[in-house]
Amino acid sequence: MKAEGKGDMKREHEILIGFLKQKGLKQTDQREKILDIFLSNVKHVSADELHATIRKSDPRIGFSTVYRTLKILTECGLAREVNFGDGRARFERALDKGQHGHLICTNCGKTEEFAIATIEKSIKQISTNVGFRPLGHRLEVYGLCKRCQ
Amino acid sequence: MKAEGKGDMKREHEILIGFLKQKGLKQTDQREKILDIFLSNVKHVSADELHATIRKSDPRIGFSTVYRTLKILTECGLAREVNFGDGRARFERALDKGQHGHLICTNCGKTEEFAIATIEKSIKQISTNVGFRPLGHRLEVYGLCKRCQ
DNA sequence: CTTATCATTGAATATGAATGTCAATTTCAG
DNA sequence: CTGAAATTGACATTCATATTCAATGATAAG
Repeated sequence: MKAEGKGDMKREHEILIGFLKQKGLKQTDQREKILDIFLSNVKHVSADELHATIRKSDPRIGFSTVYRTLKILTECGLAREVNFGDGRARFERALDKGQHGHLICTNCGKTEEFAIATIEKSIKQISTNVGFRPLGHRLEVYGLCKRCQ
Repeated sequence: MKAEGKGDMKREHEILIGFLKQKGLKQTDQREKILDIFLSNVKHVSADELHATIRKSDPRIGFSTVYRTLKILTECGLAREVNFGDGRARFERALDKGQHGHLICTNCGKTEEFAIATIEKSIKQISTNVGFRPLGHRLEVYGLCKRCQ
């Protein structure tokens, strides 16, 4: 389970700490640990799944804390919420990850990411045309992956 | 509350009836009535909201029936499920409506639609490149509408 | 260091949408 | 008509999400 960019994880921690300070919130071991494990996870995790993983290294961390911390991470731009139509929120790393869409196989559930530089441009243009200021977007494509066709 | 395309609503009914027959399901007054009211509704409705509206003209129709019928309408291509991040599924008319994205104001909740012909083209191309067969997609842009900026 | 203050934690509980159950009813083919 | 099979609607269940609260922990001021 190799973590991508693990050598640079300090930066994420600084962002979290800065955010907490700025908001008058407190820096706790739990929050740091949750961020660590979230970052070392490659897949899109739900709060539940992340909690299960964290339990293995520290069984004393409760679900609520994981749940609440994921919200904080989303607020400070370290995580991004995505939705694959399976009825639960999933979170993916947001920092240093270009905007992208998801290809979701409705048969086997496999997901794949794809870059959307051009699409993003269109979105900006269209939005500006109608006076809307876009702050984020979600593009999910449902269909059949190569194997399931 | 003017319904768009009300004069042509027979076509939708034929589609529903055809679908039911083909699947060995039965044609009922409730299903027809739910389709009628769904079509005459301009906004994106949740199952709950649609049920509330229907109750006014026929209080004997239950929530379960509305809920299940919305699923049927989605299956036969008359409705499309959309998600505005408010934690409940919403449904919009699908027939005779080109694919489009949604601009969702995160402040006031107002939603606006926009055409995505170009974006759709990109999606098809990208998908084909990786061997994925796209069957549908959802594009939601979050931001601030003109008034909320 | 000590203390006072206020946020955090985690277990339990509440909420609310989505879905399942089932007896009574309705549809529809024969 | 009649019987088999689907539908209905009230209710119950499930499940993710959100909240509550007493105990604990973090932080700033003295």
